[in-house]
Amino acid sequence: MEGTRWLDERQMAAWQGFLEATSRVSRHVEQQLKEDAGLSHPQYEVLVRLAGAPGGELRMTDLAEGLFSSKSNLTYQVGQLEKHGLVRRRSCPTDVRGILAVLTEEGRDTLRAAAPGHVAAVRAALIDVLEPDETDTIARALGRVGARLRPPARNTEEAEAAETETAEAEAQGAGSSESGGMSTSSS
Amino acid sequence: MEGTRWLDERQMAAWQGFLEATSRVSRHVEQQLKEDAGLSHPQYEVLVRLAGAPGGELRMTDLAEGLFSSKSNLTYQVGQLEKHGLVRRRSCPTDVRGILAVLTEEGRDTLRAAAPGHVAAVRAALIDVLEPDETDTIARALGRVGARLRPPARNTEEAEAAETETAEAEAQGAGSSESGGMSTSSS
DNA sequence: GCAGTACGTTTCGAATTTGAACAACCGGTG
DNA sequence: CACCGGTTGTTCAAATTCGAAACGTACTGC
Repeated sequence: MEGTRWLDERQMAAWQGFLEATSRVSRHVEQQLKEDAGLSHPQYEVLVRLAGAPGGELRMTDLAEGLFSSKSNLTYQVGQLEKHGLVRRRSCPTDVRGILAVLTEEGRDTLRAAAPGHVAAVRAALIDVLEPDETDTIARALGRVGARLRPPARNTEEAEAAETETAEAEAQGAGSSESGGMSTSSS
Repeated sequence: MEGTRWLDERQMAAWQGFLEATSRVSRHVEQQLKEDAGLSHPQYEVLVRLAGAPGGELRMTDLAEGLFSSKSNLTYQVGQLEKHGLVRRRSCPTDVRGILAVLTEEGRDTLRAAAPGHVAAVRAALIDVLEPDETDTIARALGRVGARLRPPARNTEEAEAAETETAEAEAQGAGSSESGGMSTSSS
């Protein structure tokens, strides 16, 4: 079949730009985090999510959701964090199978110390390079792209209502306004 | 120092969207490629670059440039490709130190066979989800982001002229219009 | 020519990532 | 109570990744 719809020049540029930006930004951020705080990016994300959870603890499964890696990887990451004393494991009281990952004091401190440098790196690599309207477009467009590839997600009630417009991309960044969430709270 | 400039809501959404899109798109494309053609994405990129080069051969170093991975990784990837007979190594006639990676006939066939599915995956995951103006914005903005983080690049003469505006992002996508470059040439 | 430095590529060891297989456990059914 | 499908978290081996060190070779000045 000759019917393949190839990419035109603009689409090609978008794909290439996406690929390169992806690779370089990720590397930049990861490196800063490693050098400055001894954390990998996945590990940092785990800390952020724990810090944003009530009591600083979360079940492995809940932690895995929205954390873009496999289950076994999460086990590994939490294991590493535990080895460094930033996280502790506790069995879940209501479900013997469940394990709660708990943020330790040291973990909270580490996150607090790491956050400013991380935000600076994110700004330097991405945010401060974008014009305000570009920022909005990227948030909207890439939010849609990500949401569309999200695993089917067991229907938590009427999940049909909100389609692909916006709305969904927001449940993502919310909930972390304390230590490492990098939200607005400067002066 | 209290002076950390945190991210406001829109910037946060952009960063989160970027992260999620990055992760999911990359996984989607990689999986399609692996299942459909038995190639990893880096390997596919190597093939594309070789196919776009005169004679289907390129020096390792030239191959490494713009291929967003470390040198040692490139050695590994080419090694894998060679093991499968898609690429052959040949020592460079003008510089004994240099090694040329040469695309074999089988490699060319494999690429030709893999390209349509790959383009389809890229479309499904990213391109077809974007409005035309979003596509342009992303190409421009992310192109700038990527270019800015590009390693200093040894000054190839007057490399000062073109700053960070546009211009640079274009030398990236060009040069691959044959087999797997997915450029416009349908009917 | 000959030291000294820069370049091109690979090798090495360690860290990370993944998918598949596993063991224990929930909830509901008969 | 024993069974069954689905969940939860871990373990295992294999593949991939990286950075640093190792090598052999090219250029440079003397």
